[in-house]
Amino acid sequence: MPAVTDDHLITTFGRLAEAYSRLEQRLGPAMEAHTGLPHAWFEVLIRLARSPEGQLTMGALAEEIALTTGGVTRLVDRMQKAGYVERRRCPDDRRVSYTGITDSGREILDRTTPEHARNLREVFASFSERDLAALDELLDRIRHTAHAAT
Amino acid sequence: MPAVTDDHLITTFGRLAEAYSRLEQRLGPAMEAHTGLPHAWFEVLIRLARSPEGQLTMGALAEEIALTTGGVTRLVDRMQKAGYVERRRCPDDRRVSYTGITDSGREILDRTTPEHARNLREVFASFSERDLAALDELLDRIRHTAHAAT
DNA sequence: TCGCAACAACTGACCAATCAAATACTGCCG
DNA sequence: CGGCAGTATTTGATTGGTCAGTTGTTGCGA
Repeated sequence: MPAVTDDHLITTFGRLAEAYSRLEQRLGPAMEAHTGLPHAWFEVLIRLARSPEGQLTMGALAEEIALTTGGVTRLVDRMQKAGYVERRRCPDDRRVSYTGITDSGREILDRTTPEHARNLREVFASFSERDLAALDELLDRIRHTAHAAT
Repeated sequence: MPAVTDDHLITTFGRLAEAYSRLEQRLGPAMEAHTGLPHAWFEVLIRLARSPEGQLTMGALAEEIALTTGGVTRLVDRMQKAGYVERRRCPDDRRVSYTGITDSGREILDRTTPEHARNLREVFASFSERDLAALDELLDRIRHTAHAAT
């Protein structure tokens, strides 16, 4: 007679939360100790670096890192003060503001990435290529089905 | 010539973060709308309900839900004020304080769980039993390897 | 072309977490 | 036995986020 609290998916969700925050707890401090870059900032920089022109609108950035636009405004403020990003105006639409990565941003990103990748490889050492591919695929499906919000 | 920013695991980590926060964004508000229970409270209650005597020490609870003990103290304060949990003293060690689920806590948990499970099933509708088993196994491995902190 | 609804970014008020230090207690070692 | 290092929890100060509402801009429909 399983209690209602035994639903398997609830546990799966709990596992997802735990896997994520343990990873964050393990890798975040390491990154910050290494180059002084908070992990959240790294996530912003890598997304900017991967975008055309090295820039993204505030809204798009908010979408990518799963923050509200208000949160992104403040995050970008701080990173701008540190010199890693700059705001660029959009010539076509004066409402939108781009956040672009600066040279200094690319520089610290390049300096941080190898160590971060090394740490990740250490955590995922026991995972085969097949495991990783399966994980990517499953996470991607969650990402998409969960995103189709009302 | 892949840039250093192309490391695959970095993307996987990003996917994990995104999958988690999208799920949270999708399910959290739904739960709160349904019974007024914030998702974080639900996570506390379900863990207490699953523990022997329906209780856990502050430290153990912090460990389970990946918060600092300071954070847990305040979270439990709020939940206690709402009547869902109570503090119980430990007879053997006066430093430790148990958080125990109350009848009111069990009641709202039971009232919240079916809807939450239903929503989860909706998100995971396209996942086969095999998919879910694989996901569980992979997440569990991350959870464990990431946990072995220095 | 004017008016207005929709939209992007930003801001003030607030909230919940963190960090570090304090408090309270335990149990071991000399 | 007495002191002290270690442990569990709480607390004060701070940070980084959300929410709701504002500002400035766009583009569409009458």
